[in-house]
Amino acid sequence: MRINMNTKQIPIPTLRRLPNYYNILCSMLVENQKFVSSAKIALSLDIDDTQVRKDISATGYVGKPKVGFDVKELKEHLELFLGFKNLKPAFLIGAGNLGIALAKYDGFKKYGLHIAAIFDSNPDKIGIKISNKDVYSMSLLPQMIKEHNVKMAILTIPGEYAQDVTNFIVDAGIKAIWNFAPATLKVPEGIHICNQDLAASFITLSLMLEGEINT
Amino acid sequence: MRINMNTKQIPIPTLRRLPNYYNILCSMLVENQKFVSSAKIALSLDIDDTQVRKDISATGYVGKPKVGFDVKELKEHLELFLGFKNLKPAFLIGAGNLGIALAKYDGFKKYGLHIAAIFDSNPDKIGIKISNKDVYSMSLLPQMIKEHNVKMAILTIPGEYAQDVTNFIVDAGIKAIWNFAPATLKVPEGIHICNQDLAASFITLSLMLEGEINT
DNA sequence: TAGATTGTTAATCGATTAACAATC
DNA sequence: TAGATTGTTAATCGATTAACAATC
Repeated sequence: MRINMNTKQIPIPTLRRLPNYYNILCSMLVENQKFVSSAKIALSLDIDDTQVRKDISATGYVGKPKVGFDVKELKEHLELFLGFKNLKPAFLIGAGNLGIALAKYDGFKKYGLHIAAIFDSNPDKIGIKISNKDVYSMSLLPQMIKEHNVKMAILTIPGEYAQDVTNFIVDAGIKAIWNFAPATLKVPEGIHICNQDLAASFITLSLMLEGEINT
Repeated sequence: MRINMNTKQIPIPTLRRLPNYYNILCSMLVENQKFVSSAKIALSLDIDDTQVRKDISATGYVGKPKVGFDVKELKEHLELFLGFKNLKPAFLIGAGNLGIALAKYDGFKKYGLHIAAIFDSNPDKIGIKISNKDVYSMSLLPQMIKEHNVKMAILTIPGEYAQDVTNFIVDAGIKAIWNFAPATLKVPEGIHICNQDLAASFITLSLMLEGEINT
């Protein structure tokens, strides 16, 4: 497997497409296909084939002219590149409906996510188990972050508490927040946030339906 | 309220920011603030103030030089522009954990979303009620789409069924799909899709944490 | 009036797409 | 070999940011 070491930082749009390539490669591997062209990947994702080649090239993988990309090799390369084999323990904060749904869903396991524990401030929730994970009081969070060396939090709480909880968990040592709360969080330099902005998506789709938007 | 009629289509990044402006305006209205500057909105969202002015301008609203934007007027203008007052009935397909979470969540009501009914193929689920909404058999979907004039579907089903279900509901008349399934859907021209790609978000956040990514 | 803030044009930046030589 | 496909440079496109005249 030739790898072209490339220290350039990968653009986020590229990064978000890579899991799609990975999924396609997984299906193709199951179907026992040995090689795949950028054009074929592009076709199944309805994007440009140059983009597929550029994205793959950005991960440092090198294909074979005339032949395409080795399905198994590229799949394994993307696994390494995207760090699926690194276990990423995370705390889920907020055992409401969405939190419970995410706790029960195990589809992210293959990307390395492990929800190590759940936290909530509601005494009725504390002590119960959700999908084999314990629900703890928020007050235990700082201590448990240190014990388990957890850097990531998944925030599934109402928007009105989101900033206060964020301040609390960042003080406690959390470095990355996957935010499902409808709120724009202020965090210090060096803390990473990914907003899962469901409202924006819904509104975008509504306006597309009403014809206000291209595509 | 001066409105500068503008027929240009709005860019999607702009559209996705507008709900953030709306939420800020709502808070400011509660605090009884009369006017707000683009710089102040920009500060709370950590973006550029020119962008705020450009985005607002794209909706056709006109502010007052030296004074800023009228909070109440702009909030109401955005409500109209984003169509929050138009009720958008939608069918939720897939009464799994995520589907149940979305069905129970009423935070999208203010944007006009109304989940009119839930569908599932699992006989154990059919007939139950989730948050006062009935769960129906998928076979009733085509008829009910016609009866209720529903154009939007929320897909919360496993990835492996996503394409088949999509074909089925598109045939039945669905025009817009909010897709939570981990799958890239093929649809005919004119059918709108918004992919809520949770995996891509999680992977992006993971790599940010590992320092592979800027910001 | 002077100062602050808008609205918009121009400049910059970055991502996507086109073109094409390299190559197995 | 001829043809197909890669990898990459150049061109295009679109979004963000800078600059600044208009204005209340």
